[in-house]
Amino acid sequence: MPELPEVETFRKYFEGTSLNHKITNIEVESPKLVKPGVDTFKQAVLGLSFTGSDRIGKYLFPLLSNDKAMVMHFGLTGKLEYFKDMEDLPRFTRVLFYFDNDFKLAYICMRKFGWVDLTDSVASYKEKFKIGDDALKLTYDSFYNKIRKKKTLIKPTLLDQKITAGIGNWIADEILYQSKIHPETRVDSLNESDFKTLYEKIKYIMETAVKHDADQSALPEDFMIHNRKEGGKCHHTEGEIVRIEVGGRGTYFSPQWQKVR
DNA sequence: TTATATGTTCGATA
DNA sequence: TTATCGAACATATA
Repeated sequence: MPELPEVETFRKYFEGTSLNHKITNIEVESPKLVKPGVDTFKQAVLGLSFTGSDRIGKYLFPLLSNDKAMVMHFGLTGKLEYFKDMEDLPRFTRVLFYFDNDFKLAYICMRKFGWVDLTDSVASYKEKFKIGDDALKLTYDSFYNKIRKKKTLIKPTLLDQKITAGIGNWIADEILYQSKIHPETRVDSLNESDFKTLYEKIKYIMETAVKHDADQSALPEDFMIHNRKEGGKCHHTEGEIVRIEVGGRGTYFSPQWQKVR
């Protein structure tokens, strides 16, 4: 589920539910997902409360009342749920935060590719893990300077969180479709006009998806997402959508619309 | 049973 | 040293 637009909806949900309640207990179902180790994590967080949030790309930073921050990544299948009665405990809850108002916040992750961590500050975390600029805040100069010397294929490059943070698999396909660029095009064969188009489509698609709270069905009808399956209809040509594998990820595109060059 | 899934990380290689 | 690539991770669903 979670690319930038989904994580932004998680962030708003988190802010609307989980702030300013003292954290009284933490239960961990999957210790491997708690990066600092369960004991360290509990010791650092118990008794504090969440005071706000930040987000870079797919990374959510719940801010803590000691001015440090938690880090949450949702992998492929993560989400949050705030609830009261334990009979409503969501399936696949991996970490459970108990608040002093009797409500709980569940960190849910079916496929266990997500994790939680701690950091002294959002800025130092971004620096340490070389996370790129958030796609919504990206400037053209920053994008161009990071991508210009790459020799990789464009699709894996768009997915590289060190270049732009927040683009995931379907959005990368959408960006390339709307930019009319074949996913296997080498970055060093793109020209400046292509980079400009890519940058504009990144912004446009992210802003549009966030505006609709990541609800894909609400996206404009010329978005490929609605036909993103083998044999799906291309909005611009008579051709069909085809599935190939690029950089190990399933990749959907329209060969008639996105020609190889 | 096999293929697929909206993601990152690590180790080998060039 | 640095960039790139593919495998690995865990689990459900079609």
